[in-house]
Amino acid sequence: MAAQQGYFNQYQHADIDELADAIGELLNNPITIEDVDHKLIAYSSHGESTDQARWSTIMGRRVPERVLTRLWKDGVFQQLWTQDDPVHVPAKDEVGLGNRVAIAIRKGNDVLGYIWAQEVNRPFTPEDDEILRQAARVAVPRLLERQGKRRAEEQRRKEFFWELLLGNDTSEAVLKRKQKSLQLDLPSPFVICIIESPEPRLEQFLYPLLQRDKMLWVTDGTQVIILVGVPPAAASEGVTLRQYVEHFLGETAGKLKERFREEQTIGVYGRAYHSLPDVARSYREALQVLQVKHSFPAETGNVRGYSELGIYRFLPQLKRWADAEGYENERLLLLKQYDEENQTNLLQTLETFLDTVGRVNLTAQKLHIHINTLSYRLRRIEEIIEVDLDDANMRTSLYLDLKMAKIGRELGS
Amino acid sequence: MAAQQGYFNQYQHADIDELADAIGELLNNPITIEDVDHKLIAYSSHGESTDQARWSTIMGRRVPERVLTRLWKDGVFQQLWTQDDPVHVPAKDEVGLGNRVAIAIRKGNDVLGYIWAQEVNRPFTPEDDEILRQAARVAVPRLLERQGKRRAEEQRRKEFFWELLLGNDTSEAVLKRKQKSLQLDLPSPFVICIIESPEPRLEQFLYPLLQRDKMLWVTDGTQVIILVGVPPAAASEGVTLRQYVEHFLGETAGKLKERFREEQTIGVYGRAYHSLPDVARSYREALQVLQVKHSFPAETGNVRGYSELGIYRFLPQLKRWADAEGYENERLLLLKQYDEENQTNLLQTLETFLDTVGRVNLTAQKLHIHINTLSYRLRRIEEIIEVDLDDANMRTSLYLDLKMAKIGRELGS
DNA sequence: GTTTTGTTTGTGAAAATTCACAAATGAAGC
DNA sequence: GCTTCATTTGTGAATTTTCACAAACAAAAC
Repeated sequence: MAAQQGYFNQYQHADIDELADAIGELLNNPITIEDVDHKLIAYSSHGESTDQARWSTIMGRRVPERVLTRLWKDGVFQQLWTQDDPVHVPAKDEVGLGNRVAIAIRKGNDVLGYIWAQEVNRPFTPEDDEILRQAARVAVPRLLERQGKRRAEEQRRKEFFWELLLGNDTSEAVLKRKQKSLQLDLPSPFVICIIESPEPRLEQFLYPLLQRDKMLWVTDGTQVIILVGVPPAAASEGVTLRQYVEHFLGETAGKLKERFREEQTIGVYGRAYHSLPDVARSYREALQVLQVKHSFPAETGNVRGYSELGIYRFLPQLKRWADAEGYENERLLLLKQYDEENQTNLLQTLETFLDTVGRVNLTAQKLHIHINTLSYRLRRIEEIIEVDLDDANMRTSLYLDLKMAKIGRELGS
Repeated sequence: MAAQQGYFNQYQHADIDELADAIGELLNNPITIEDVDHKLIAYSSHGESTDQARWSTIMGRRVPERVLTRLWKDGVFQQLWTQDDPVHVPAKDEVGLGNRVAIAIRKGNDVLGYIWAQEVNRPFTPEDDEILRQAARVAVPRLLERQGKRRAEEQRRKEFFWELLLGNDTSEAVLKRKQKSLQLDLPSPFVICIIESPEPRLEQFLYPLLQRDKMLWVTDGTQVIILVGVPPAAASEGVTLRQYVEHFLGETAGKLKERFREEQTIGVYGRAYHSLPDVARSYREALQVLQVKHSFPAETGNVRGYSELGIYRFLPQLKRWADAEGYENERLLLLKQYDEENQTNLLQTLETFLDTVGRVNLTAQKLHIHINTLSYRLRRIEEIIEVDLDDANMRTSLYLDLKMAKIGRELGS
């Protein structure tokens, strides 16, 4: 063990650039060290030929956006964040990336940065992995020191974000002052987005994505709460906030499913706002969506935004109100009773009809019955419950009472 | 004056039958005296020929139902109740009624009974009217005495009815005992019906109708509150309660309109129930209908029953919730804004479309536009507010939010 | 048993809806 | 001036809806 850890014994107190050179010499390949934001910290100076990606990184003092996007899509960062071992990345010529291996520099669960090695002068050997593991450990104090200030600031930002989310009646002026002192630019419009999952490694999994887009986010265990705006690049292409958020959530959900076979992850978001005090409002809306999706999983299956909730925005409340005054829709009771007494399906027929906004063809298909059967049933329904299905008011209230009745049934079963 | 009042000076303390004979002699025609329920009290004994109606009345000790119905329809009782002078009624052969004249016996605003005279032996003269006027005055003490007990009982019934209406948590057992002691038979099912009118003579006008059907009713000035059940005669013909109540209200509304040119009379009713404690519930429902009809006169124009309220049953409540949390439907705002910026009518188009349950033909007709124009507009609406109008949930919530927005506008203007 | 009743499915024709495509209009922007 | 764009209206064809009428069937009532 002591022998194996010996590669960098003499570099315990060395400069980070010296460490990069030392690794580079041991591997006989070019080395780059980045922090968690992919800003360049150090690089080995001996290497001759470097690929396009490395060149751009050094010149721009940061890994180019398109490279990051590609690596994110391929799940490289997910691997880096969830495993201690080096990750081997095959060449990606499209983004000018040759074969390379990377390892995360971590302290506990936090990732402080990455060490990248390129396969240029000689092929990687299994021994190189151990060298990188040791290098990552040795680099820790250097990165901690370097990032101390940055982390403290991030901490303050997160605290401020929580303050905004909980909306403690702080005046807008005070909030704006704080915002300025933290150099936090609020995208406008923005939404608050919540990703909830029982997966314990959720945060680690999302971390690189959140870091990549420099989003403001916090977590409270099962939920990751994110403030999302349209990045300038997407905005210039005319992408709306709703499209962006939907894409963002689709991306995460897809990734999560493919990695953890996790179906229980739910991404939701509130409405779009512009001002600081509305962060709390958008957050509350997102929470409400989450709650409704738990109560009506089938009905709100592909709903993620508060604006898409429709009647489910107020249905639970309305149901409580109706229950309190003992209201029951007589017509629906009558129809249910008729169904029971005559072994018919008029209630289901009505519901399907209303669900398809009165499209008889569709309704008949869904129910697997002849269209004339449907038209006969609809006539019977109108007769039995004395209702005119061509009356918008009646249709609407039947629809609502039907969906409300389902709440009771779901909770009751 | 003293001279004119002299006809019955000697009969001040006479028996009611003697009074009938005295009038009969003065007019030289047959006389019948009835109480307010049309029960026979007295009749002159000298007349020879009597018509079918009088004969039936005397034999049955009450005016036959079909005669009452006919007189009611012709507005005879309305006249009797609202004027002090005798009312001349032309012969109605269909119900066996010859020419006759009648006057109400009244004490203040209360009608105690009627005096009927038939034109048999000689034609009526103007003097006969004065004789009848005086006779009606003389008859008062006799009817008061006779009806004292009956009135007291009616008073107790009305007090009991108020108790039921206000629903003071009295147990059903106690209520049932009271009901039994008052010999009150509750129709089942029943509804509570309210007729409201600014017309001060409303009660007087309705009195004979209410009396005719022996309904339980009370009044509090502008409102007459009635407990309505289906009379046995109608029930045997298969008339439902709803049909009966609608007919009843239609009848009163029609009569009121024709007599007072009164358009502001509103008749409403709660839902149908069977048990005593539900009287209060049906009453509260009727009151709610009344309130809603004041808030949405246009939308609920031909709605009278609580079951027909549809969404308006809960729309005010929904609106209060929305206001409390500052909710506004973004899509509708967006559409309104678009309309203002481009001088279009998309909001109105959407509302008409939703009002006609998506019947494009009807919508186009209502808006006086070509059907293709409508289809273009609907496509634009879907684009602008990013909504799928084939989605029942979205349609419903747009419909509700539209109608809710109208509340604000109405109250604001 | 027969008859009645409620339900399902079929046929066919008129009316309504949906869709693509094109021409005309008028207002806004160049 | 011209062009562009949103809007309205027209034409025509495929599809859907509506409606009336009738046959088939099973369960309930006689």
